[in-house]
Amino acid sequence: MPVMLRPSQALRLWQQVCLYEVRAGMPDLTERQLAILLTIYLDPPPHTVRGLAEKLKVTKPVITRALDTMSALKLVSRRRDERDRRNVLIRRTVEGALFVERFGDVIVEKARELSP
Amino acid sequence: MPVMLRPSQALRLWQQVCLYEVRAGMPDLTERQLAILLTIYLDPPPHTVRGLAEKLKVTKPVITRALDTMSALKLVSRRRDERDRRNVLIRRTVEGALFVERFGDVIVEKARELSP
DNA sequence: CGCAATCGTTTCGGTCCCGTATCATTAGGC
DNA sequence: GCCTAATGATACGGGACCGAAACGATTGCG
Repeated sequence: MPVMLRPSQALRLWQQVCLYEVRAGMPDLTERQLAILLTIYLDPPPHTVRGLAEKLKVTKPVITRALDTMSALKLVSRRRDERDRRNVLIRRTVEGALFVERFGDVIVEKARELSP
Repeated sequence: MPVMLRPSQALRLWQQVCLYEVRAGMPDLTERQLAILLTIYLDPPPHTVRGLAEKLKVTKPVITRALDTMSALKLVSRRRDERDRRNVLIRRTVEGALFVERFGDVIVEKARELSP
């Protein structure tokens, strides 16, 4: 069952969610960072720098820098793959899970408030 | 008629939209910039730096800088208010309108593709 | 063993953004 | 005319990010 949404509703939803996040003083993530974060939390592991770079069609340094920032925010963590020590496995954190869960609730709430 | 959405659907929608934008090489806007852009295009004018700063609960330089960047991207334009020359009126552009319209269509499309 | 391939990170010069404080310009009360 | 208030922009030091290139570490093939 697809979610039916008119363009005006879609834009209003996006605005209300962004406004809420900004006003709440949440980290000012870029679209790239958000794409990475949500992919880590929604798609099945394992996640690697290379895999994310391919999925987003960006270069590896873009992923590395985004992970640097989000690691400082405790939203994700990195760990060497002991089976192939060239790899770095990107893992979820408790704080990141809470952030994503809360973010989903905000979207749901703002969608519920939409006028027809 | 509110839009019903489960948290998992909401997060998946956000991910798919962000992924699409990143992959398409669209400007990597931050949440703040997106909140400003959508407010300019969805809320009734006039829009001023001070008004946006209050609406977003951020400082004026934050708005000025975001407008600098989005002006360079041709997404918005600035013009002195001739009736009160202290004010700067932030206005829409053709490119910005196309960007917002396209963005709305992307959200609608990704919502339609959502699994139940 | 040696060597090429792969992985993630780092470097480089340059741009953008941050928060705080200050600025120039304009308006309006007196 | 003067002085205060208001507006948006700017200066500052610091941090994050960009793309392109080079880097060290690790693997696995010949």
